[in-house]
Amino acid sequence: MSTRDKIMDVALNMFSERGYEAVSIRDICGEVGIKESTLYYHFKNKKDILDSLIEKFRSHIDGLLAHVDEITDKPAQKKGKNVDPSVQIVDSYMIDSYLFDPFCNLMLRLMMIEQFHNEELRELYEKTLFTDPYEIQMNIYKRLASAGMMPEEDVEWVVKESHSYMTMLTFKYLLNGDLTDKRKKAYCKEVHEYMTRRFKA
Amino acid sequence: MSTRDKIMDVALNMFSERGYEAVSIRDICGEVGIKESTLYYHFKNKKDILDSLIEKFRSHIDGLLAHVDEITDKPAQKKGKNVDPSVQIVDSYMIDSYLFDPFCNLMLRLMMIEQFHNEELRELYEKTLFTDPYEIQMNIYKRLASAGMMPEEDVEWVVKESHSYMTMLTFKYLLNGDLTDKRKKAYCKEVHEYMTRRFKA
DNA sequence: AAATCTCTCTAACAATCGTTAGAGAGGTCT
DNA sequence: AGACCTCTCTAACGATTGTTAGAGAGATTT
Repeated sequence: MSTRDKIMDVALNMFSERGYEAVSIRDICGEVGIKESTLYYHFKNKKDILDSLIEKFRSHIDGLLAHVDEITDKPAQKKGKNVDPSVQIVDSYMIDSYLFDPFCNLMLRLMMIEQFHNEELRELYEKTLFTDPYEIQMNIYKRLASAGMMPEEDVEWVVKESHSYMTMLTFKYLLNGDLTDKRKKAYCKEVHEYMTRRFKA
Repeated sequence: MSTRDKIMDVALNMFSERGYEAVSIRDICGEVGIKESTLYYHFKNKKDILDSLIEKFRSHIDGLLAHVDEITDKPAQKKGKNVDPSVQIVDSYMIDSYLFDPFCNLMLRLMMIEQFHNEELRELYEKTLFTDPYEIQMNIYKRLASAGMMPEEDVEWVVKESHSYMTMLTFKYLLNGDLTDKRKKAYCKEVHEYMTRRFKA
């Protein structure tokens, strides 16, 4: 890993735990194992580290959304009595590549901390935790309705319900304390319970 | 308001927006209009301000919970076709005296920020945003089931659903950006929509 | 009147903050 | 060989950090 990447990695870990302002350049350099002036060769100032992290996150998210769009653009198909598998594909993909992904998870924590006094991060926070997931779920369930798997008028209500459930679980298990295997398992267990309960009715 | 109270008020406003470490003693003193040494007459150090805020919040919460227990200790009664009004009483009381209360709301924001590197605040955060509200809702719906207003086996599922909905709305509208009247209204509107949809079925 | 208590001030302390100038080592080009 | 580029270092800058000693003003108690 390049020095620049090491700096970003260490900085994100510290920023997401203690907040941007509370972490000093010397804290980061000490952990990376370089002198302060070396850091200033790679970044023009402290803010530049934060901006680079945000930029990296934005392009990461753009990639995820493009991939999800690819799946949900085709109309849903009925396979026997079962729901189209793309629902599960999207869900498990979003969990692996987004909520459980170490980089994304730490970025979400950073946004949670900084959103109260950084308007740019507030908008990104609202988009990635509330707006985008809601839209993704909306697209999925609209496809199911178009394929005749559920009544059109149920879509909004079902989406609001499942979206709120997922969001609550995210805050409770994935954005609370360290992201341990125990918390990941508890999250998966509750998601699974919710899914089986919802799709049996 | 006493100097001590003014310090705590200003400190909470700053801590909840920028985080504990990012706020300096001089920031607080400048806003209150005192010299740094005066602050140290009222608090033994910076940490003591935070501890005092936590202590104040704990006793505030204890008062709220005691009041809610008083209401939900008596068994629910059927008034014609309507649900026992204590459900609405508890809900609107919790909104006014907790989620919309300026002190509590700022404390929730502070806990959101500090939970990642302060174990005491992490536990308080989990308790006040997840554990306690879940238990309160559980008590309410168990009473309704005992009074024959809904099947016993539906209770857990209904509580999980409504609790997750309320929690998501809290994060989306009340712990996101400034607590403006606009956001409060949006919150109330969605709560009302959820309630009417739930209780019509 | 003297002593004590309550509260705020001036002034300073060592430590840490973000940032910079400039030197040097190692590799690649002309 | 000399010039240049990439990367890291030493050493320091002024500003800000949390905290403290000690004086003084005003009210209350002895």
